[in-house]
Amino acid sequence: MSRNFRSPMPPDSTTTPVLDAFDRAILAILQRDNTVAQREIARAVHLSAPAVQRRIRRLRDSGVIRAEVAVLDASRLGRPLTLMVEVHVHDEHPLRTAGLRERILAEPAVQQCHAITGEADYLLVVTAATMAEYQDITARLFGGDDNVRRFRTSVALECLKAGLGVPLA
Amino acid sequence: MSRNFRSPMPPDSTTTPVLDAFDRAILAILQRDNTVAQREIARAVHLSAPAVQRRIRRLRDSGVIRAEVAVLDASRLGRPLTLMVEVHVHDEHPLRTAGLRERILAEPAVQQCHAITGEADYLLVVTAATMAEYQDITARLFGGDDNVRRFRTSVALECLKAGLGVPLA
DNA sequence: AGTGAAACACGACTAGA
DNA sequence: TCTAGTCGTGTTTCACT
Repeated sequence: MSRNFRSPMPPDSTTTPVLDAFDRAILAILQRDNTVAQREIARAVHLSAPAVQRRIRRLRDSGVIRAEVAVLDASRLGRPLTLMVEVHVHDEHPLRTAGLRERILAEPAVQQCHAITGEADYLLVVTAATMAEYQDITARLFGGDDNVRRFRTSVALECLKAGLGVPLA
Repeated sequence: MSRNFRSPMPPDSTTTPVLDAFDRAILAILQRDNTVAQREIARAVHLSAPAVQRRIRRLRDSGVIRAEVAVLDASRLGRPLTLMVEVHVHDEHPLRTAGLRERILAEPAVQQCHAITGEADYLLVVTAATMAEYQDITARLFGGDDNVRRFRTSVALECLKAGLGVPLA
């Protein structure tokens, strides 16, 4: 056959599996509640249970489903504080930020971290039990790093919404 | 001493259930991966399977476990953009912000929203397929609201970390 | 806490598009 | 050839003692 070097498969790196309406319907259910039985999902999306199982498996293996987790109430676990931290660095070069990024990844109190455009370079979401603990965390993260120019903290007064759900129109 | 009008019961409103080390160990597992079988959890925390089951149920019912969900890869689902939005309002009074809050809650593209201290009043995390769609979203959220003074958008260049995990030291 | 019964998930197989 | 459906088995979970 005629294809001797590469496939015509286009869009992205890890082989695009093409999600159809069934997959999306399944994902919509699972990202809301992943405890619902496959049989029930099957009835909801009009498919047989094993078919649903196969699709879920595929979605897991292909990485569309990144994790299946329980979401806990931080304040009920002694961590009532959520802090938003804008970090400014002197030099955004990967080699100069490697240490910072490593510490951020290693710090469990950091829930989220994005490199962003605009004034600040990074935005973190941090949970803490007390302000004193938050100071310890920032000391660990930014303390001895002379590439960190400054960081600005906002305290979350109220959480209106907190999730990772993706719209699946 | 001398405070004779309230009970010594401290932390919060909905009856503090006191989580022991077993509960925390179970939660630590579930917030990492809630597909592990109860039997395996039982072995890991040195408890019987029915005991684990009972504890999980309690944690669910009491709201410590707020949700059990699949986390999806937004970029694999056609939403490669994450935006951070700082919203400034004229008046923070609940009555003046009620509409805004309602629209935020109703908008699936808004993953997270916190009321915060500092310069801005709200910080949102929004996902979008394209910048054009993001503009539509902001139009819906802020468009006709004369209490919204301004909003400042940062585009997420890279996601180093994204989760809702709570440290359970 | 341990045992039982029911439900569920998972694998091999068959059939159809 | 790939994908859905049916059946059978093992495991998990839930209710009961």
